[in-house]
Formats: sequence, C-alpha cells, structure tokens
Amino acid sequence: MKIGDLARLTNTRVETIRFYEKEELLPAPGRNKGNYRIYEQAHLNRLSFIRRSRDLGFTLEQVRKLLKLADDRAAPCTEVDSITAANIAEIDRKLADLGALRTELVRKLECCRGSTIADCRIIEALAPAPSK
Amino acid sequence: MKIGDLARLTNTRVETIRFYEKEELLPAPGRNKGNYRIYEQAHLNRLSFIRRSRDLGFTLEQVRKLLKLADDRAAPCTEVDSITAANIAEIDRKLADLGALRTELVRKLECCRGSTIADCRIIEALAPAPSK
DNA sequence: CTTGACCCTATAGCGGCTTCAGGGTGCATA
DNA sequence: TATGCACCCTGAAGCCGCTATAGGGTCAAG
Repeated sequence: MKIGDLARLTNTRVETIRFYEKEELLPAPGRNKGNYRIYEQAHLNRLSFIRRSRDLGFTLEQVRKLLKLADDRAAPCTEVDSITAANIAEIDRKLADLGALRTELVRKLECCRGSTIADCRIIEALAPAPSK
Repeated sequence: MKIGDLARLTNTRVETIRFYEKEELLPAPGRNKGNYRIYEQAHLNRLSFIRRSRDLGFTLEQVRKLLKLADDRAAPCTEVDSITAANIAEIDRKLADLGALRTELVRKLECCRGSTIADCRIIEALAPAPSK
C-alpha cells in the first residue's frame, strides 16, 4: 500500500503521515525500487489509533504515551484513565471559558447593532477610556 | 512608565508587549537615556484594548481591524458587528465539538476504570483491530 | 513517448506568543 | 566605591501540529 492509499483510508493528509514518521509516531515502512514508502496492515492500524486519539483531543505527547501503554497488555490502565481524565478536565475548562465568552459577545452584539463607531457598544467595551 | 509597569497594569508579559510592538499593534514608545522604553497613557489604553479583544477570542488580525475601525468614529459599525458575529459562530462550533468530545471521553472512562490494558475500553476504542 | 497522477526530500511558514543567550542600566545597601 | 540585584535591551530560536512550497523522480496508461 502506498502513502496515498493509506492517506485515503485514514482520512489523513500525505504530508501528515510523513510528519508522523519523522516524529517517530509511525514506524518507517519499507520502500519499493522507486523509493516509495510501502505500508502494511500494522501501519494502517497504528495510524488509525493515532488519528482517533487526535480526534478525541489527545495531544501528540499523550498519543505517544497511549501507544506505549497499549503495547503492555498486562499493565493496569490507571495511567490511561488519568490521561483521559486530564483531557476531560481540560475540555470542561474550555467549555466554561467559551460559554462565558459567547454570552459576553452576544450581549455586546445586541447592544451595538447598526449604530456608528462613535456609539458602538463593542468598541466602547474594548476601549479603556474615552479615546482622546 | 517602563515596560514592566505597563506589563503589570495590563496583566501582559513583557515579551508579549515587545512582540506587539514588532507586530505594529502597539506604537513604538520613546526611550530614556538608558534605552528603556517609556510609555504614556495612550499606550496603556491601546494595550488594554488589545488585551481585552484577545481575551474575548479575537485573533490578532481581527484586533488589527478593530483598532483601525475604532479610530473612525463616524463610520457605521456594521463591520465590527460582522467580526463579532463571526467570532460567535466560531465559538458555537467549538462548543458543539467539545461537548461531543466530552461525552465520548466520559463514556469511555466509565467503561474502563480500573481494569488492565488488555480489557481497557479506552485503548480498545482507539485500536482499530485486535492487536497482534 | 508523452502525459499526468502520484511519489520523494528539504525547508519554511502559520498563530501567538515564550524562552534563551548574552549582555546593559539603575538604584539601594555595605 | 563596590557590589548586588531587579529590571531592561536585542536577536534568534523554540513551541504545537501540521501545511505549503520548491524542485525534483517514478510509473502506468494511451
């Protein structure tokens, strides 16, 4: 399987696959006579794992840990739990921040609509003092 | 006022202030005999504007536009409105994504808690096939 | 034998800073 | 006067997670 095929199967850009290889997240595959990368099923599996983890908001550093952990099938998964819990906590923080932000922006937008800059409530809210 | 004072007053790192100057968001201030930047009230106002905008999730590019708009007090603020509305839409997108992500992670965490890697629901959910 | 889709490497760029290396300034204290 | 220390300076590189660009090589179909 060539890199383009792998890219299609995992919904990943070709450049990203090469980037993961350079980052040692994905082992370097064999090459054919024309120096093209040739991938096996194991690469597909591993790349799928990486992409799903990324989609779930894990950082590449966390993905690295998860990959290492996933290889030791006998170990307890407390660490997997804690990485996941950390991500949930981070998401909660972001949700709260974004919610507050939204409220504030919507309020400003409602006050402002259609006036001129001089009376614009958004600009006013941003400006720290009557501009000279 | 020296850069450190300005930094404290606006809750901004000194390096960030210098970065804003390089980016031409904040005009270069005068210097004292020792080549220290000396800031006036106008700088404080402008930096406050920038920081509040950033806190509200505007990009530096948007801040640039807002600053330009804020100077033309007679213009209608339709553009300010549309920049703000774009931000709200972006926030809504992120809120939806994060909400879905959270649900998925929490479900995995609940299934997994305390088992070994071999039975870990999180790892299982990430792995695309029974690992060799 | 040419076209065009695919592949290769190496390097730079994105946003929004942060950090680092290697200095200079300014003021209080011994 | 020396010295210590907090603060300031510049320029460049680093961070994340890719993405894009330049400048080529490979390969199968027509």
